[in-house]
Amino acid sequence: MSDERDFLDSYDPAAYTPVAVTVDVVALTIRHSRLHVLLVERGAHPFAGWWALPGGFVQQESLDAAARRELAEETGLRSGEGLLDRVHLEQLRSYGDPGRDPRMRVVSVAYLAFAPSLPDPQSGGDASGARWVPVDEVGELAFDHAAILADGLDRARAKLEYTPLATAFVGDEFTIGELRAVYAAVWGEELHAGNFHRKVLSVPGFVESTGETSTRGGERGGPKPRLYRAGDARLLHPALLRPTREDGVR
Amino acid sequence: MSDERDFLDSYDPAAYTPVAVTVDVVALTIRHSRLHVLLVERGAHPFAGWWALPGGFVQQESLDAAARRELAEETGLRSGEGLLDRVHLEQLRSYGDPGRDPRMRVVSVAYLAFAPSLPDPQSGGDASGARWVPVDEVGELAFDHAAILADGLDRARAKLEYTPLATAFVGDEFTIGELRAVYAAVWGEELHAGNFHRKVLSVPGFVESTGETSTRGGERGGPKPRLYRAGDARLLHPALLRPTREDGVR
DNA sequence: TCGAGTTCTACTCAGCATGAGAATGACGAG
DNA sequence: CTCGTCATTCTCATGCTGAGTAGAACTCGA
Repeated sequence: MSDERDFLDSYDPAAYTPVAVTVDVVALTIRHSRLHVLLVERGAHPFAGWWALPGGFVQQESLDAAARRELAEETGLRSGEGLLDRVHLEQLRSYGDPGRDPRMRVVSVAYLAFAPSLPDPQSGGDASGARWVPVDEVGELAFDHAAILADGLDRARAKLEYTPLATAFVGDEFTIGELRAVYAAVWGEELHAGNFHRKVLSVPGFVESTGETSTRGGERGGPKPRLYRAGDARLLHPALLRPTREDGVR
Repeated sequence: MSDERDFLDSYDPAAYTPVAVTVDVVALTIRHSRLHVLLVERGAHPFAGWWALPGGFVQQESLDAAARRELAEETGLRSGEGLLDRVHLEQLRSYGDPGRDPRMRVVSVAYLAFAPSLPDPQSGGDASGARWVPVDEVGELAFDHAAILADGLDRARAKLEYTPLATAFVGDEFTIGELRAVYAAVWGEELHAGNFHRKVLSVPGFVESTGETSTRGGERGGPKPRLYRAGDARLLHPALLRPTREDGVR
């Protein structure tokens, strides 16, 4: 946009087609040590009966606000209750190929959300057919949502490397082991416990100690781990790099 | 988008407002060792006489195609001539706050372009008031374009760290010194020549030797440097990290 | 033609970060 | 009480980085 000239050019009736703008959300959480994504079942054409990412049309609000609204509607969570406010939400990218929606030209701004473990989305009224699905059990999705999900997973995996956003998947207070489980679930591989522990504590601002200790050891034994809170860093420096990422990402 | 239910919801006349979708391009290049951005002078309201990022309405084409078309129009370059095809183009992010354009609701998908040194944009017909401006001499811009430019610069600076995209700023064959000048221009600081040299040659797939040598030494002396081409890596591993980025990016 | 200043390339060396493995001790379940 | 699990700390070898140095090649102006 920007230029009135272009603005007028686009009024050429042959070139101008109505466009709709929507947001779609790739909402990720971790349940039972597995990465899950929030999906909704479509009730109407096109793709009736298919699973899709939650989303909807942008109203008179910012794009960020639209994404948060959709997330709230589909999870049944309400803002102000605390849980929804702890969800990290960031823009992923936009998708606008002609024909990606058979009804009309639709440009979708996709968002990526990291949520702590949330209840099943049954309570809310609008969240009829919403469900958390393990990402490795997601089948075909409506529209180009499979590609959007893939992009979201790529972004999520990359962001864990150089940001402290793994803390967005756990509660307010957490143990190093819980944090390591987040990395394991998102990256799909175990990390060396000792090295992870050293790294997390050595990166400035990643976590800060609460001084407290968990009231109980792990399910299967082990000492009572110490508790930490998210620190004030927004970037990890040095980054916490993925191990097996074969060097030849050519 | 995605849900017919939402689709119908949005037809609520109170909630529905027409939306326009545009692309804006943050096109960067390096001239005389300084980072430049392509700007156009607006001729009409709003912001008549202001400088702005090149951009325009999306037509019946993909978002990527729209961005490349706008770039071609404003630079006066034509596809197929070679130069335009060497430009790296990627989506930056989308901007859609209500009120960012006083005329109507406009959602803009911003793109980031890395171009080798290009001629001044005079030739093309549409590129009336287009100009390459050193990024540190850019004043106020129309709309929210200053914020878009800032985001683009952030992204560009970050991408040089972990991708070989610095090669998109130089010619097909280049010297390590030219590549180092790209980093210096984008990051705004000099790099240790010896360490840079060692690093570039040690990262697999960053550059490959042509076996040739430049026909001439530098302007101010020095031996004839060897020539290289871009390698086949898409990510640098390990990354080439910025030096002075103060550790406390909190 | 010569000398000064520049640049490319290669080395050295110390310090930091990492991967791997192991040791210690606390704790839960049966 | 015993066994297996897990948190936390260490050690050690290796790799990468920043900084400094050095030799040789080359341009330009005197």
